[in-house]
Amino acid sequence: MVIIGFRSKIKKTNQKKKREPRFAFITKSEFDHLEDGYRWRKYGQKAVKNNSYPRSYYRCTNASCNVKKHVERSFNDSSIVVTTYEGKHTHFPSPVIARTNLNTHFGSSIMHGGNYLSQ
DNA sequence: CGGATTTGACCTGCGC
DNA sequence: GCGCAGGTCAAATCCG
Repeated sequence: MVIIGFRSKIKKTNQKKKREPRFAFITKSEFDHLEDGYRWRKYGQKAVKNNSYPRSYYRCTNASCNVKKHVERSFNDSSIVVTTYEGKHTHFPSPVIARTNLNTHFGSSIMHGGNYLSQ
Protein backbone atom coordinates (compact mmCIF):
# COMPACT_ATOMS: atom_id res chain seq x y z
CA MET A 1 0.00 0.00 0.00
CA VAL A 2 1.39 3.34 -0.94
CA ILE A 3 1.16 6.20 1.41
CA ILE A 4 -1.78 8.38 0.51
CA GLY A 5 -1.94 12.04 1.25
CA PHE A 6 1.78 12.45 1.13
CA ARG A 7 3.17 15.91 1.55
CA SER A 8 3.31 16.83 -2.12
CA LYS A 9 2.62 20.47 -1.58
CA ILE A 10 4.73 22.83 -3.63
CA LYS A 11 5.84 25.67 -1.47
CA LYS A 12 7.42 28.79 -2.83
CA THR A 13 10.89 29.49 -1.58
CA ASN A 14 9.81 33.08 -1.43
CA GLN A 15 8.63 32.66 2.10
CA LYS A 16 10.94 35.41 3.23
CA LYS A 17 9.81 37.84 0.54
CA LYS A 18 8.05 40.30 2.78
CA ARG A 19 8.59 41.26 6.39
CA GLU A 20 5.32 41.95 8.13
CA PRO A 21 5.35 44.16 11.20
CA ARG A 22 4.99 42.35 14.47
CA PHE A 23 3.22 43.72 17.51
CA ALA A 24 3.66 42.21 20.93
CA PHE A 25 1.13 42.67 23.69
CA ILE A 26 1.32 41.70 27.30
CA THR A 27 -1.96 40.31 28.54
CA LYS A 28 -2.60 39.21 32.08
CA SER A 29 -4.77 36.16 31.96
CA GLU A 30 -4.52 32.50 32.78
CA PHE A 31 -6.39 31.64 29.57
CA ASP A 32 -4.54 31.45 26.30
CA HIS A 33 -7.61 31.92 24.17
CA LEU A 34 -8.55 35.58 24.59
CA GLU A 35 -11.37 37.12 22.60
CA ASP A 36 -9.93 40.20 20.99
CA GLY A 37 -12.68 40.49 18.38
CA TYR A 38 -11.57 37.71 16.03
CA ARG A 39 -11.73 33.93 15.85
CA TRP A 40 -8.44 32.05 16.11
CA ARG A 41 -7.62 28.51 15.12
CA LYS A 42 -4.66 26.77 16.69
CA TYR A 43 -2.38 25.28 14.05
CA GLY A 44 0.67 24.30 16.03
CA GLN A 45 2.40 24.13 19.36
CA LYS A 46 6.11 24.03 20.14
CA ALA A 47 8.15 24.24 23.27
CA VAL A 48 10.54 27.13 23.74
CA LYS A 49 13.90 26.69 25.37
CA ASN A 50 14.03 30.07 27.03
CA ASN A 51 10.70 29.33 28.64
CA SER A 52 9.65 26.08 30.19
CA TYR A 53 6.20 26.58 28.71
CA PRO A 54 5.12 25.66 25.18
CA ARG A 55 4.24 28.37 22.71
CA SER A 56 0.91 28.22 20.87
CA TYR A 57 0.45 29.31 17.26
CA TYR A 58 -2.92 30.68 16.23
CA ARG A 59 -4.25 31.80 12.86
CA CYS A 60 -7.30 33.83 11.91
CA THR A 61 -10.12 31.57 10.68
CA ASN A 62 -11.28 34.19 8.19
CA ALA A 63 -10.36 33.46 4.59
CA SER A 64 -9.56 37.10 3.92
CA CYS A 65 -7.50 37.36 7.03
CA ASN A 66 -3.86 36.40 6.83
CA VAL A 67 -3.02 37.32 10.38
CA LYS A 68 -1.06 35.11 12.73
CA LYS A 69 -0.96 35.20 16.50
CA HIS A 70 1.65 33.70 18.79
CA VAL A 71 0.81 33.09 22.42
CA GLU A 72 3.61 32.46 24.86
CA ARG A 73 3.57 32.24 28.64
CA SER A 74 5.74 34.45 30.75
CA PHE A 75 8.72 32.84 32.42
CA ASN A 76 8.38 34.61 35.77
CA ASP A 77 4.62 34.83 35.94
CA SER A 78 2.70 31.87 34.62
CA SER A 79 -0.43 34.03 34.95
CA ILE A 80 0.82 36.37 32.24
CA VAL A 81 0.81 35.50 28.57
CA VAL A 82 2.60 37.31 25.77
CA THR A 83 0.49 37.69 22.66
CA THR A 84 2.33 38.58 19.46
CA TYR A 85 0.30 39.63 16.45
CA GLU A 86 1.81 39.24 13.01
CA GLY A 87 0.25 40.86 9.95
CA LYS A 88 -2.77 43.05 9.71
CA HIS A 89 -6.49 42.30 9.63
CA THR A 90 -7.77 42.91 6.13
CA HIS A 91 -11.39 42.09 6.84
CA PHE A 92 -14.07 43.85 8.79
CA PRO A 93 -14.37 42.87 12.44
CA SER A 94 -17.60 40.96 12.33
CA PRO A 95 -16.96 37.29 13.17
CA VAL A 96 -17.19 38.09 16.85
CA ILE A 97 -19.01 41.38 16.72
CA ALA A 98 -21.69 39.90 18.92
CA ARG A 99 -18.98 38.72 21.25
CA THR A 100 -17.86 42.30 21.83
CA ASN A 101 -20.11 42.24 24.81
CA LEU A 102 -18.02 39.40 26.14
CA ASN A 103 -14.94 41.51 25.72
CA THR A 104 -16.22 43.73 28.50
CA HIS A 105 -15.95 40.71 30.70
CA PHE A 106 -12.19 40.88 30.33
CA GLY A 107 -11.79 44.01 32.40
CA SER A 108 -8.82 42.41 34.10
CA SER A 109 -6.89 42.27 30.87
CA ILE A 110 -4.17 44.88 30.79
CA MET A 111 -2.73 45.89 27.47
CA HIS A 112 0.68 47.45 27.39
CA GLY A 113 0.23 49.21 24.07
CA GLY A 114 3.82 49.11 23.03
CA ASN A 115 5.46 47.71 19.95
CA TYR A 116 8.68 47.22 21.83
CA LEU A 117 9.32 44.24 19.63
CA SER A 118 11.96 45.37 17.16
CA GLN A 119 12.07 43.42 13.94
C1' DC B 1 -23.17 17.58 10.62
C1' DG B 2 -19.88 21.21 11.02
C1' DG B 3 -16.32 23.46 13.03
C1' DA B 4 -12.50 23.41 15.87
C1' DT B 5 -8.74 21.19 18.08
C1' DT B 6 -4.77 17.92 18.85
C1' DT B 7 -0.54 15.48 17.81
C1' DG B 8 3.13 13.96 14.79
C1' DA B 9 5.96 14.34 10.98
C1' DC B 10 8.20 16.91 7.48
C1' DC B 11 10.57 20.90 5.47
C1' DT B 12 13.63 24.79 5.33
C1' DG B 13 17.39 27.81 6.87
C1' DC B 14 21.56 28.66 9.22
C1' DG B 15 25.92 27.62 11.66
C1' DC B 16 30.18 25.44 12.08
C1' DG C 1 28.53 18.76 3.98
C1' DC C 2 26.05 17.65 7.97
C1' DG C 3 23.37 18.52 12.02
C1' DC C 4 20.16 21.11 14.74
C1' DA C 5 16.26 24.07 15.64
C1' DG C 6 12.23 26.20 14.56
C1' DG C 7 8.06 26.51 12.07
C1' DT C 8 4.13 24.79 9.46
C1' DC C 9 0.77 21.54 7.50
C1' DA C 10 -2.14 17.39 7.31
C1' DA C 11 -5.19 14.04 9.03
C1' DA C 12 -8.00 12.22 12.53
C1' DT C 13 -10.85 13.00 16.34
C1' DC C 14 -14.11 15.29 19.60
C1' DC C 15 -17.85 18.27 21.06
C1' DG C 16 -22.19 21.14 20.70
